[in-house]
Amino acid sequence: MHTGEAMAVKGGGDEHDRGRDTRSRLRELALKLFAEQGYEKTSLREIAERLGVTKAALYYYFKSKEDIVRSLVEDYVAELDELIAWGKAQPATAATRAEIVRGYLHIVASGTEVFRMLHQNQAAVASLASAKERGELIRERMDALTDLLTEPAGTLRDQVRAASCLMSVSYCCMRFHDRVASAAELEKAVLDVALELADAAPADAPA
Amino acid sequence: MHTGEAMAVKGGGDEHDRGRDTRSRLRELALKLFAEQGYEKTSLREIAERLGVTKAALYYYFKSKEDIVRSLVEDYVAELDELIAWGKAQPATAATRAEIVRGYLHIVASGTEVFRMLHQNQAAVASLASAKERGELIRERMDALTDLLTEPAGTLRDQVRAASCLMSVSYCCMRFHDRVASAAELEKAVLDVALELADAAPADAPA
DNA sequence: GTCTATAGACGGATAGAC
DNA sequence: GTCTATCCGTCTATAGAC
Repeated sequence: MHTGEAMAVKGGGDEHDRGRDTRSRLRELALKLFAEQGYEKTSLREIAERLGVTKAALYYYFKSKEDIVRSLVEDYVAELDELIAWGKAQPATAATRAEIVRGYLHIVASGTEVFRMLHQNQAAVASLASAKERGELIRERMDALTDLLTEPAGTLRDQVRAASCLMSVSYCCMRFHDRVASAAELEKAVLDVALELADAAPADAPA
Repeated sequence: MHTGEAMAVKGGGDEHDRGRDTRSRLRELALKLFAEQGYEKTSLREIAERLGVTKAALYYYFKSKEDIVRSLVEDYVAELDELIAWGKAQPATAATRAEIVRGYLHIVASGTEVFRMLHQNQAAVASLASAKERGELIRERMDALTDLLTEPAGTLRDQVRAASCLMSVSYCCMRFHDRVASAAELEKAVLDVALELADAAPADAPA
């Protein structure tokens, strides 16, 4: 599914498995710490220590701290871009919108930990050079997807529904990820709610 | 509405107004920078410079950088706690849930910039000492409110709806705050969508 | 209330040996 | 591939004069 950089994040595993190659362990641990403690609070010294190597060793694999994040995120950004490109080429029907929601859910669900990191470090990640070059990574993509979920002549309420729909997907995937028995069950519940929001029922304001 | 610490964040105003007292200007500028650039990326040096004073002067007003955040946030946390306490004392009816959503919207809308800061710096703020003492500030409150919006025997789908409802309110208030003509119009649209999610229509899954 | 000066720690990053 | 050693910048915070 991914091009090779990304891998599943092992659940309970810690950093004492010297067996695997350093690069994988480094990526895995960095992702975990960035998501848990924050990007700026996590120093390369801490990563190196817990990995059982020195800081200098990290620079053999990544040219900078920021480069680690880039490596963690790039595949998912590419998937979002694919989805957006596909959506733009489709007719703006309810069926297309549903398919976009499903696609977005699929992407988020396959990279929960990465999206958790992005969500918890928005300010820090946004001010990364690679983020600025490539268009703020997340924000622009969310805007594009929101547009695709909104009818051309959409009202503010429709835009709110569309934005809520996407936010609901990413937020709930992260929030309930560790509180639920089966991932499939969660995805189904999230999809249900998101599709409701995306379908934008004509005009029956209940308030 | 607030106890005196909080004040409205002036819109376009910058930092060149030496007229007002330093403490207010400090709080205002810090909030702006924390929200825009992130808590960790914003140094006291930068705040002091743009304020036209020295770093040392800041320590006359706040005993630490973290203390500035505490001062910015505490009133809103108190309001959330009030809402939660009120909700727990009410019968678990649909009317109560609607009132909780309205209350939450009101709190968020009255402190958009503060919530934007919290949202953009979740990892950084969560690892603050004051956050750990007082129970992670936001996360626990969101959990409590989600519970109040969910029937005791709620399904996962109901929990997802409740979580989406709250997230939708805070996220959309922030996201559309500067893209909309009137704040009242935005609040109405957000409330519409949120109430739909909170009412948790019985069982008509559209998928 | 605000300043100058500085302590003291920690951060990312690099050079060069092995 | 990994290490030792080190550079240099920045940060929070404090002491003490005015």
